[in-house]
Amino acid sequence: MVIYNSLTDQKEEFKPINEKKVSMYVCGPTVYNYVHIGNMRPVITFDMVYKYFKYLGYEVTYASNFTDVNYKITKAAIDNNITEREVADKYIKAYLEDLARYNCANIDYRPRVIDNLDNIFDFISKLIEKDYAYVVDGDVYFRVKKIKDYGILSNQNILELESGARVEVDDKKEDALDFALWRKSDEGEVFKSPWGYGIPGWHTECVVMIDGIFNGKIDIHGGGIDLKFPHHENEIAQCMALHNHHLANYWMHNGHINVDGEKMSKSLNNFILAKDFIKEYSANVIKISIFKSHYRFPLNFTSELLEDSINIDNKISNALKGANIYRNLNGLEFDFNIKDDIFEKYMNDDFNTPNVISYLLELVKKLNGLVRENNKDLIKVASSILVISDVLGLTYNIDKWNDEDILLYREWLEARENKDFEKADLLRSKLSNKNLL
RNA sequence: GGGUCUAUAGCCAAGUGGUAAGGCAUGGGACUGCAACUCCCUGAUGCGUUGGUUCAAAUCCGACUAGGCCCUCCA
Repeated sequence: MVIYNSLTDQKEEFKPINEKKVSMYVCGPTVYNYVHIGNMRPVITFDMVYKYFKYLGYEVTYASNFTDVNYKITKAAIDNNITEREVADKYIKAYLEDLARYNCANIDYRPRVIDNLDNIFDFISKLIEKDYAYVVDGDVYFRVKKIKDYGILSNQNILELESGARVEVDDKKEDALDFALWRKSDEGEVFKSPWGYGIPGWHTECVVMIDGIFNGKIDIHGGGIDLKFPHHENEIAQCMALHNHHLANYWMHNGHINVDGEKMSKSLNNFILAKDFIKEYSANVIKISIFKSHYRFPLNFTSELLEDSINIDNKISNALKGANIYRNLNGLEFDFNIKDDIFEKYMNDDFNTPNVISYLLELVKKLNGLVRENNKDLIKVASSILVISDVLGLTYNIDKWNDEDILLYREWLEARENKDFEKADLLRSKLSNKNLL
């Protein structure tokens, strides 16, 4: 399969570090607020990536951090007169609930900064020892210019960056490009480090987590396109400095969700919280909306898109209901281990989910035809739809009926045949209430 | 100013050199005890504009135009 690698800006054949194994890391949320559906795009996208590798038979290890030490959290704590820990715990809990509601809970490691402070100190100390970092008045900065490939990910030229850099007054840094690994602070909760009290820099935590969980190198590093520079660039730089090799072989960046042509963001106040969205719509609807566009490109979020996705979801759901009735009435089972070559062809091309959605609808049409004909081949087609839906994280009701359900259904058919419509309507509403139709 | 991505019907969108997938919406039919579901038919002589390469270009190259994102916390 090929993956578009942001590092080289081209599609590359995927070759894992260890055969049949995939290690992936995705930058997680800063837990100072509830997440909105724009924040859900990477969550949903990489959940799909995870599930597809599983489908292909890989053993996947997926890690995603919580940034639970940050000035935004300090601010939220002060504003609400609670501790930083309380702020972080509250929003981590809410986030995990969102993940569960959106059926995206397949993350193997969810490290928190607060639990990794010693590792962060060690990491920074090593960078200082190797002369890639320096201490100034309680702050620690990274010497960007010592990394000769700096800018490799985002194609930034160091000289251009310098000319475009803001002139920072009263700057303690040796160079405007240098970034903080540790910052002195006395506001809110601070931590005692070898360099005094303060809080860790954001760019360091992800590298430290990857170091701890994956021994310093992973197959895939993911995140939003806005993280490419400087966050991911800085991660690469620190890894280079310490290990003299790249952090990740493949970098995957998802595009943003836009509203009226502008990105959905907290500062623009045009966001819909994930927990609110799911009250009105479903996880299926947002996932279909997201998968209708390729993950790398921007996605314009409109009511039309939602309507479209609701229709698609209903079509799939209705077709599967028909298949499920046939399966229950005939005592058959779906095959959840079925493989689908066309699905794989699309997915193997950098996770081309728009094509998968189209293909899914073709299968739905085919399935509807087979259901109408009572053709037993429908089991195979329905199985494909179910397996594909599962990789995309879409869930459909295909409950196994008990004898009572089957009897009820047969009675309904019989009543209709006997033109006893009063009885038929009664039975239909019973079946409907049990969500069997 | 620098970097980067995008531009296909009313809307979403596929397409990676061989003559424009799929879906939604619209309109017209079929099926049906009533519903729901479902099915069939209905659209681009053209893929931002403009040069070029080629027997052949939405697809490759150049220029231009418009927009998004990054360069500052950001998924």
